[in-house]
Amino acid sequence: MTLRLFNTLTGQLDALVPADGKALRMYACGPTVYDYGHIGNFRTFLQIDILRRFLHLIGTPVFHVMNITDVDDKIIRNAAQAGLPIGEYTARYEQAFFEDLKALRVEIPEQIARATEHIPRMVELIQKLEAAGAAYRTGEGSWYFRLAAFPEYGKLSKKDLSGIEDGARVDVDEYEKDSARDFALWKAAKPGETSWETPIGRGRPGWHIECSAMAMEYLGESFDLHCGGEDLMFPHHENEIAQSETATGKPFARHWMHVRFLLVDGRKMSKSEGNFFTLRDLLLKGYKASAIRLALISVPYRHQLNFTFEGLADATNAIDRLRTFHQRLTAGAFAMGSNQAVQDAAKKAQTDYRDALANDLNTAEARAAIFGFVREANTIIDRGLFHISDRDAALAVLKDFDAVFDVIEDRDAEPTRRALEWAAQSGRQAEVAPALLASQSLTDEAVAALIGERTLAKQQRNFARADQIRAELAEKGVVIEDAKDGVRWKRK
RNA sequence: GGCGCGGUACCCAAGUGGUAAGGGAGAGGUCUGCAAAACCUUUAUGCGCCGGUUCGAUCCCGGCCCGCGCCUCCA
Repeated sequence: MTLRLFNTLTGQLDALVPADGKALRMYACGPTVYDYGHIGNFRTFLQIDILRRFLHLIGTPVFHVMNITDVDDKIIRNAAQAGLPIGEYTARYEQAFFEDLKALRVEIPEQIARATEHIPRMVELIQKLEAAGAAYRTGEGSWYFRLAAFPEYGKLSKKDLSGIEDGARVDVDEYEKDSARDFALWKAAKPGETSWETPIGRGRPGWHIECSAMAMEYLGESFDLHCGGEDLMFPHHENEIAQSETATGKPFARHWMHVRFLLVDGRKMSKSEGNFFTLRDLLLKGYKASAIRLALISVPYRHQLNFTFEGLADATNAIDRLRTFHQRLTAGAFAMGSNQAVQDAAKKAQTDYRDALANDLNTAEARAAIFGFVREANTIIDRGLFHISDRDAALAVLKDFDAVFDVIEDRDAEPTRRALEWAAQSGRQAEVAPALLASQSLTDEAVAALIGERTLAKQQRNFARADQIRAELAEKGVVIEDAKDGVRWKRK
């Protein structure tokens, strides 16, 4: 099975297969670590996670490189405001970023590449460009890429810049450039700013050069796939292509994937709109990490996702449905044998599921295949026609689902606990939802004890007491269900 | 202005030239001490509007309306 993925470069679905026949070599633009990640950032990283997990599901090994931009204008500005060296400043947010990825169950790429650790490679690349006549140095020591040196410029974003006159619609830069569209490769040192002494002068890298240098360092001059948010298509990726292909004379990435931005309540998320949320904001409101994950991956990556709290609640309930089904499978006692109807339905669900994902990562359709199976299986269980071997088949379906979606296995307690710890450390207790605090007040052991007491009360037909305990638990966010095979409970 | 995307039931959201997946929510029912869960029934003769092509269009073409994104180192 091969994944057919939309390729921005060709404008069509192309088969995504490793050029070397072994591992798929991919580069993903990572975060600029100057603040906590927001849900928009994570939608992109989650969709890339879906991609790599699906590749693994169909047996394609992946070598995935992600950069960390740990030096740029915003970082320099914010670190100065915080009175910290940029290394200390970025380390804090880089750590937070990885904690957040872990909470969202995003797999960590095989290779993490920090810009500040690859300065020599960037310098070499700039020197190469200079030798090719595509880079020039300005009076105060900055370096620019000469756009005129790359006639194919615009091929990714389908922009025709030939008609754009210098100076029109382009910010006035503090540095003099030959042409307004020429972009910075290297920025001359300014007093008080972090800089590196190098053969091309003292300064710091421009933004685009780090990705070219690091992608080539770990993946070679040509590689399979480059991904990022849609905003990066232009100018970032366009510039990467220009400088990389000019330097090597070879195609850079063969395949480009861009994840669309999400909207919040129908508008672009922004701090000034008041609809800006970090992952931590949501965890402190009491939403589970798994629900956030599901909400952010259920709409296919090429479609705008409108993020709402209602959607988050929907996702929470959808996960409950899957988890209840899973519990039902594992806890239930089934007779020996198998039911052909279940076996067939399971096979079909798995096929439909994989086909949907293979078709440009259609997560919505893939999800539907799984949920459709869940209902079929539940119906058969209700009729008492579900057998031991059917359980294996059903669990295999859920396993495939979780190999990519990863929301059924409940590992939500840890991210929530960490978020609460973080809130306490950073003085944000006021942001913690009261219901979340209440639900934290009962340990698993305390819940078990109360459930034991309730079971006893029920046996004595003391339903008043039993209901009282149930209400007490409900207040603390614990929901119980009396099933045939025992009491199930979960935290809301 | 240039480039691009989208408008499908109460909400979210797939999809196909042949008659509308899935999730959530609501209502009724089965089951249950009661709940919950699960299941069943139910909620678009209809897929923004108007034309056209076609035996037939939500899906193709044209126009219009509305929303959104990029064109500013914001994922």
